[in-house]
Amino acid sequence: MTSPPGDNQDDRRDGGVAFLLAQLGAHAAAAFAERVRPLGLTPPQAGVLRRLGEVPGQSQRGLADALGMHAPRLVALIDELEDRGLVVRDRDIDDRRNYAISLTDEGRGTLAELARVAREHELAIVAALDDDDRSQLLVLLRRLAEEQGLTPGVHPGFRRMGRPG
Amino acid sequence: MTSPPGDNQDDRRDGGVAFLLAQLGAHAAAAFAERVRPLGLTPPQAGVLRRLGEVPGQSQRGLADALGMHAPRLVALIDELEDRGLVVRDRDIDDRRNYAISLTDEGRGTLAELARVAREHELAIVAALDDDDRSQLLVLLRRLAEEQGLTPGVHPGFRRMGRPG
DNA sequence: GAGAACGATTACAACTTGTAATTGTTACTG
DNA sequence: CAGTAACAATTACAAGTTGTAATCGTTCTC
Repeated sequence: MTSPPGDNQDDRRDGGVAFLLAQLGAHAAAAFAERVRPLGLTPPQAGVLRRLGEVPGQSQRGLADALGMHAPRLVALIDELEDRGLVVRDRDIDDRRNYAISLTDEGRGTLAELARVAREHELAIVAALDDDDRSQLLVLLRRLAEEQGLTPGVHPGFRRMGRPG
Repeated sequence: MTSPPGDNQDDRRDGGVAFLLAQLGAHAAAAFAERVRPLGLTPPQAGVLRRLGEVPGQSQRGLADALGMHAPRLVALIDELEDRGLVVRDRDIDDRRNYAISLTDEGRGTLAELARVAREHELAIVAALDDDDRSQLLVLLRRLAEEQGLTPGVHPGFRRMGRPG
C-alpha cells in the first residue's frame, strides 16, 4: 500500500493523475482550438503547417505518417490549405507519384502567427505556476510521455477536431 | 532553426506543457477506454455508474448536469445500462416527471470492477514516477485545473467516446 | 381549471472519420 | 522490353456520434 487510508483519494478517479491529465488535456486541446480558430485553422491543420515549417517538401504520405493520420484525411486538409494559398503541391521530379508539399510566403506568415498563438496558449495554461514549478512539471510530464511511448509532437487527437469558424 | 540553445523550447508546441497535457490526456483517455471495454462499458457510461454510486436516486436531468452532457445523450446511455440490468428507473413519487436512477446489485458489482480497473489505470499512467514525484505532480496538476476553472470529476470529453467492443 | 414550465423522450440533421476501390507512376523480373 | 507488382494520391462510400428541435406527459401557478 502506498497510500494510507487518509489520503488514498490519490488514485480516485476524480482526483487521480490519470483523470486530471485527461481532463486538463481535453481542456488544453479545446482552448487551443479556440485560439487558432481566428486564424481560420483547425488544430490538425496547425499541426500540418508546423510540420511543413520544420521539414518542407515532404510527400503527403510522409506528412501523414509523421502526424499519425490517414492519407485520405490529409488530402482534405491539404486541399483546404492549398485553396487558401498557404501551401503548394509540387510534383517530385524524381518520382512523379509524390507531391512535394511546401509553405507559401503567406503560409509562412500564418505559421508565424501560429507560433505567437501557441506561445500565448502555453502561458495561459501554466499561468498558475511560477518558473520553478513549470520546469518541474515539464520534467514530470516528459517522463510520463516517454514511459507511455508517446512520440514527441504527435497528437493522438489529430484525427478528430472541429472545423474553424 | 532546429533547437535553439537554452530552455526556450519550453513553450514550443511539441515540448510545452500545454501540448504535453493534450497528448498525455488523449493517451490516458484512450487507455482508460481500452481498460473499461472488457467490462462492456464506455467512459461516459463509467462516469454515469460512478456518479450513481456516489449519489443514488438522481434524476436524469441532475445526472446530465453533473456530468456535463446533454439530456438526449444521457437517455441513450441509461437505456443501455438499464437493458443490461445495471441500473433501474424508478418514478419519483413526489414528482412523477422525474425518474430516480439507481444502481442494481449487478450494477454495484460492475462499479466495484470499475474501481479496480481505474486503480490499475492510474498506476499504469504514473508508473514512471516514484511516490514523491506522484504527489508533486498531483499538486501541480490540481493547481492548473483549479486555475482553469475545471470542475472536479467532470470530463469535458464525456460527450464523445467510442462504443464498447 | 387553463396556461406556463419542466423532465423525459423521440426524431432528425450535421459532422467527422475509417475503409475500400480507382488512377497514375515507378520498380522489379522473366 | 513487356508485364506484373508495389506505391502515392485520390475519390467514393459507409458508419458512427453528437447537437438541435419538436413531442408527450406531469406539475405548478394564477
